[in-house]
Amino acid sequence: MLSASHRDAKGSVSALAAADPNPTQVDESGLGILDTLGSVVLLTRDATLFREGDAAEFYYKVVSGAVRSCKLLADGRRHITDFFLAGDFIGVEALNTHGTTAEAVNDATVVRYERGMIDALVSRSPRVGRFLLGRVCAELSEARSRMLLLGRMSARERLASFLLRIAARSRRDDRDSIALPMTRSDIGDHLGLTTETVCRTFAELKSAGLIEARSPHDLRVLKRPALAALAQGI
Amino acid sequence: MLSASHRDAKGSVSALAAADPNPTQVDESGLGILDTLGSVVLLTRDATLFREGDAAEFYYKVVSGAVRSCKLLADGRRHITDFFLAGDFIGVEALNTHGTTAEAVNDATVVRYERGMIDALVSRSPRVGRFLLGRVCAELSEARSRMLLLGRMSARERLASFLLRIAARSRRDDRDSIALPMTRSDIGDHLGLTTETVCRTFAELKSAGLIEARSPHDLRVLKRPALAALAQGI
DNA sequence: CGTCCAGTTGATGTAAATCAAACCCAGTGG
DNA sequence: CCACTGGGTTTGATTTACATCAACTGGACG
Repeated sequence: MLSASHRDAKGSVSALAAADPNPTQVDESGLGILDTLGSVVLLTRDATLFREGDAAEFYYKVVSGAVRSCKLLADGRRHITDFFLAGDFIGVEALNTHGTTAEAVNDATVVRYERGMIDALVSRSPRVGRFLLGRVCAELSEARSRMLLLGRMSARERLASFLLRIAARSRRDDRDSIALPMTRSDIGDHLGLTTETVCRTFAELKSAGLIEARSPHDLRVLKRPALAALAQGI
Repeated sequence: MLSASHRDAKGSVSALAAADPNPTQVDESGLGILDTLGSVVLLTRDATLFREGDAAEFYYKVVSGAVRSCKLLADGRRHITDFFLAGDFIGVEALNTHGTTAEAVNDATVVRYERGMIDALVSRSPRVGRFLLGRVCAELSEARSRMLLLGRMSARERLASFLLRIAARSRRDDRDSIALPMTRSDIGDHLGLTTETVCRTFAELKSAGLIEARSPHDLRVLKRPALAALAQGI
């Protein structure tokens, strides 16, 4: 079912867990135990992790690379509900089946955990349950902000929001440099725009001096306050 | 803080709970106890139940009437994240503060429950926790479908989706009759459209014979399959 | 009987979509 | 080493769905 290689490798999972960018959060939640329970999955670009409607058997956490989750319409129209970067959990919100399809944006590594084990943990520890509930609530809050964005914001505002969000999440030494692993079309499908509009809007932001681009996938924020104002629709 | 009257009235809450349209669901979840813990709040049209950023002190359940939850941009642009009808829970997803503002669409009655009590319940009973988690997950799934709608669907498709969703939720004897308590502007702010576009699109659906209207707030589905096809973007 | 507000319909404007054509690399292979 | 691909990106011309601006309707209510 998985269009990617995976192997059970407790040792290497622990190694990966040690490289987790924010281990404190995990420990706080009492999820440290997880590190001994996961198995590693290697994904190549565009590989499918799971499909909308699949039984939800696993939770996943991104170790490296990026994953997108999307929904499709019959005629191919696509919406990318979210991007997941290193450290993010995927599939926490699934009840019995997944409501979205998850695919690798680029070559990526994820760890997967048996849902059964997690659910057993939840039954015994309300603390773990609260952690999961917290995650889902945070995602819901995000989703609602994105609904406002999709329903009421201009292309410029959408792109500004997106850039700041990605910048905030992908921890880099330089706060103002932004790595964009996804394509223009992915960004468009996330923001409700076309590839062309995304390009043109990037061009506008550049010529307005708000950002600069070393390459299409490596940007820098030049005027953060102005960008933040745009992102809030001011 | 509440711009509405409320009173502690255990007796009348039980009465209201008895009138709950789907009592089985409540009992299943072990939340029957709630009926003895809530207090009734009477809301007049447009009254505010809570504001975005307010500390989340209560959960609410709609008994009669309708409530909308919305997010605002600095310049007044508004998005209505959802409508809540009789039987729906409000505020379950809040962590510490509310992420949206909740207002009455029309004169409405809601019951409110102290969050502290519910949270205590959750700590003792994983079952109640799972019920809440399930609610939030369902809302997240809804939110994602709406993101697809807002990002990728035409006005006609959005309205068709909306009508079918409302029809499915507001239980009426007649499956095909739809009560719309909210204004055209509310609908527009929910679907990312203007009042005028909502009107025009209703007119299109009418002249295509998919729906008919006794009054602006009382519609009937005439061709459900066609409407459903539209709603799925076919 | 006027006032008000939600709803509707019409005329016009515009942001973004669509259609189309380069362009720019990173591979690949002669 | 250079030509050749092919996928992603960018820029240009045109179209369009929806927004905006504006006027009119019709029921509710004092």
